[in-house]
Amino acid sequence: MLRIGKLTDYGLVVLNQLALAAAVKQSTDDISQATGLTVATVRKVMKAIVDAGLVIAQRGSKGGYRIARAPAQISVLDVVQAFEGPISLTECSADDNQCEITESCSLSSNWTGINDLLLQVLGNITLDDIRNPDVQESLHHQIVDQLQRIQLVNL
Amino acid sequence: MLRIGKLTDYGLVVLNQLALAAAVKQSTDDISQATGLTVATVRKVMKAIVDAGLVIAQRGSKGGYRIARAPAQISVLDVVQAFEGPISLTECSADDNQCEITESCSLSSNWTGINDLLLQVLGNITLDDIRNPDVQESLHHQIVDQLQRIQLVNL
DNA sequence: TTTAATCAATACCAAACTGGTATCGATTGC
DNA sequence: GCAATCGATACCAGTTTGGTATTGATTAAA
Repeated sequence: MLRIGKLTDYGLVVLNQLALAAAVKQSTDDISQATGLTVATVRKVMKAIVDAGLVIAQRGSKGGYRIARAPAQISVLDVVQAFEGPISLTECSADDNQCEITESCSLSSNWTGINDLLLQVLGNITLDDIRNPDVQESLHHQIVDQLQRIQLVNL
Repeated sequence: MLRIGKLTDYGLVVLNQLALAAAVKQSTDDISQATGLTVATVRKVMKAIVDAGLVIAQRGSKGGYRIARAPAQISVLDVVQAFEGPISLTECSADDNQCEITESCSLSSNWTGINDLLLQVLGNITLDDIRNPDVQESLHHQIVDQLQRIQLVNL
């Protein structure tokens, strides 16, 4: 249904939690308690965002996690890609392009364009935007402004 | 991975085929041969777009399908929704909102905003835009123009 | 150096979804 | 009545997803 997975959503929740105390390290247990997610689920979430470089982990006693960059430097696209891999609305626009009906399907390039547009939108919304409720009003304007500046090559 | 199902893609291909000869009725076999899709798959595709009112079916001998509106009156959003139901990126933004961690998850409204933006984008790209390769150049401008006029309530 | 705390890697499972196909019934024109 | 055509449904295998558990590696500190 054109939806993103729950884990991606959890990822955003966790990053939000880490951003609340960017300086201190928070353990899996800390995050679990703060967010209401189970420990096991938190572990799974952490793997994705650590691998993506959005969070820095320290092992061992007194270890924990801390956010790798300022929330304004982390886009929703970063988070989505951390969990769902490279975004491609259709297989046509995926890297390993293998459409069997390509002759009759000259529409793939257009999907690619829509895909690019979506990337631009998600890439221009930062974790900071999404965290702060006060920013919601101006966020709309930000997005529209950004879109004006977009240079879509293949649309 | 935030992707649209193959059936949705097929739907666009089939609608394109129907638009090529908007006046004449085309049977399942006709469409199958023209698109390269199997008859069984075409049947499944037709059900969705007929139910959505995008295509008109006539049963019985000499029956067939014809497109219900001009291609310029059919948006990509229409097609996507015909196959994937109402679009909601997260369960938070779905109608039956039942997020278990709502207290710690104040982000839902923002997902809703992104969701709305996506709806606007897809709703403003028509089948006509996507069919005609010559329009691709101006399509980009169209979208940006449309986005400028968007009034996003909850973003 | 031992220990306890903590992250890392992997594996597992059930449920849901997806793509693809088949079957039988209902309509309609000739 | 018959042949052509759409409609509804059901089925199945493969994949994905959400959720959980297990075992191993690392580190700080006693």
